[in-house]
Amino acid sequence: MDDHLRTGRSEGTVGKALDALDLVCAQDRPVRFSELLPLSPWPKGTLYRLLQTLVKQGMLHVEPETGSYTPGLRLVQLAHSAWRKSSLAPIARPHLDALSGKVGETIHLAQLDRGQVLYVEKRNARHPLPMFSEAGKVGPGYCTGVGKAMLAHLPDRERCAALQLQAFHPHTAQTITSAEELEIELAKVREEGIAFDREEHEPGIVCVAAPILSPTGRVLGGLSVTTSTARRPLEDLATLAPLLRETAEMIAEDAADWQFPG
Amino acid sequence: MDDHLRTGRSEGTVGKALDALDLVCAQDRPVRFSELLPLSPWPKGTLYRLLQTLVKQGMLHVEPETGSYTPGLRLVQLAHSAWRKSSLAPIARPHLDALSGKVGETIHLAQLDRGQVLYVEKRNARHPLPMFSEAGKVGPGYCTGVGKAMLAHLPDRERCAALQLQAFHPHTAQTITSAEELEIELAKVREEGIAFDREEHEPGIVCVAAPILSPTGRVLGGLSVTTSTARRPLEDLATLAPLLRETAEMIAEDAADWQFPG
DNA sequence: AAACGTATGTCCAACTATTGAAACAATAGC
DNA sequence: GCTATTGTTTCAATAGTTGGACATACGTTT
Repeated sequence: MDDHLRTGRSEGTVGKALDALDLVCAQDRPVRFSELLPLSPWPKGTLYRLLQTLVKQGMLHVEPETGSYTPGLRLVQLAHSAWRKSSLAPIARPHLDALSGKVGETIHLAQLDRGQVLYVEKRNARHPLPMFSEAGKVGPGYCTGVGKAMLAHLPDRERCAALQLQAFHPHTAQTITSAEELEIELAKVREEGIAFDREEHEPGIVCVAAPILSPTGRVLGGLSVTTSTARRPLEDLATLAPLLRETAEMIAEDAADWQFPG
Repeated sequence: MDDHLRTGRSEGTVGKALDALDLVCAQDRPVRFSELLPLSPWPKGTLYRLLQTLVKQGMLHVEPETGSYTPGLRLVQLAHSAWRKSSLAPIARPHLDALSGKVGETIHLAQLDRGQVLYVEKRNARHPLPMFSEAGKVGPGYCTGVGKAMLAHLPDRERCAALQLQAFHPHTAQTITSAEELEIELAKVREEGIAFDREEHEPGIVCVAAPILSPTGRVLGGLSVTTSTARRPLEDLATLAPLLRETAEMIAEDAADWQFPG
């Protein structure tokens, strides 16, 4: 849970303002100034001004009656643009639907953000109408299927940098807890072209994951099918590997076409 | 088209950085530094540093091979949070589906952002699977149905401020082109509880719109049904008013429950 | 009703980051 | 190989930021 803390003190005013924005957005309800203050690393005056700036800029909104802060509409506007242009979600949607229909298990589409896994799209096992709002969570890279699938295919320099950012917290007995061990695992993942989460993040939860690679070999994202050992043993899940790889490739192709429509 | 220009020069570094972010996001493809420079009000060095800061912060991303800028994943992450918590879209979804089924015309859900209309959700007349990505556009407030519906119910002070921000560009012969005329129109809208767009924005396009008001009377958003005069005369569309108002009320109720789930 | 506490907003001199013209480096084009 | 274009760095002048201390608003207690 405490895996994906932000880098700490950001340099410059812009960095601070964005951290303050993160702080407000990380809360899952409107928050008052006094609630934010102890959560922030800044003195009162500074936080006050930061929030005021963000409000003036439309990135935050204050409920007039309660004085609580929520994300602003300018952010919502940027949201659409960012989601449409920088996430694989809109491209992958039809492929996820198809895959979902075939496997009937929970599916995740993720992208790598500074060593962490950002889930950009999800299909639940049951519900046929999954929504944007279900995605958006961030998870650890070192102990999830998609995380390992993506990390494995990063160029050496970037992979090294990404491994530095891992928390290596032992969530379960299976969790990989050092960069060295992880490198060995990643080599295997690279070789097989598929990654497994063998209850490394949550007990009883397993998954198969494939990387989504651009034609030039760049990591675009990751795709995974998750289930519980109670429902399906890992060996069974492993049989989905070819289908997963195939879907990942189709998404990659569509992504390549997509980049320059003009 | 040139209706919704941002305020111009924003004060402070944060303001500039956010404007730069807007600038990149406004482009509908990855953009190079040299393309952005003429679009920005800043000298080369400044823009360069702003972009670099945003990249370092994860709000922007540079394609390694082309050096083009796109929205970054940190923004995508904030996006989810903002969309889920500050837009009516997730709450309104089921109601829009229901309304869409009943009327079979294009439906818009919008919110007011500094006098402008931000479309946060949309249902097309034909396609049964409308997506998040179709929303996110910004339109003028003074000559759209949702715009007038929302403006009409703003408290005096805010309404005045909002009217100052209107461009009053005469898109068609029907467009209202002054704050005075608009105030008269808004009074009528307030009285009737419904607003019409009588080809004020685009020739041949008409719509009925209802405001979405909180229990305390605050403007939360607007809801509209749009069609073309070729398909349906305005009088016919007007018969949908009760249904629209009803849907708007249901959304408002759900929104009220939503605010504090804890 | 006055005194208190808490939450929020404001001020300003010391301090730092930001600015942008101009010089420099790296590419792409010819 | 030379020139034009695009991208990157530098540095003194400038402008914005900092945060402790002070002020105000509001609800609560004595």
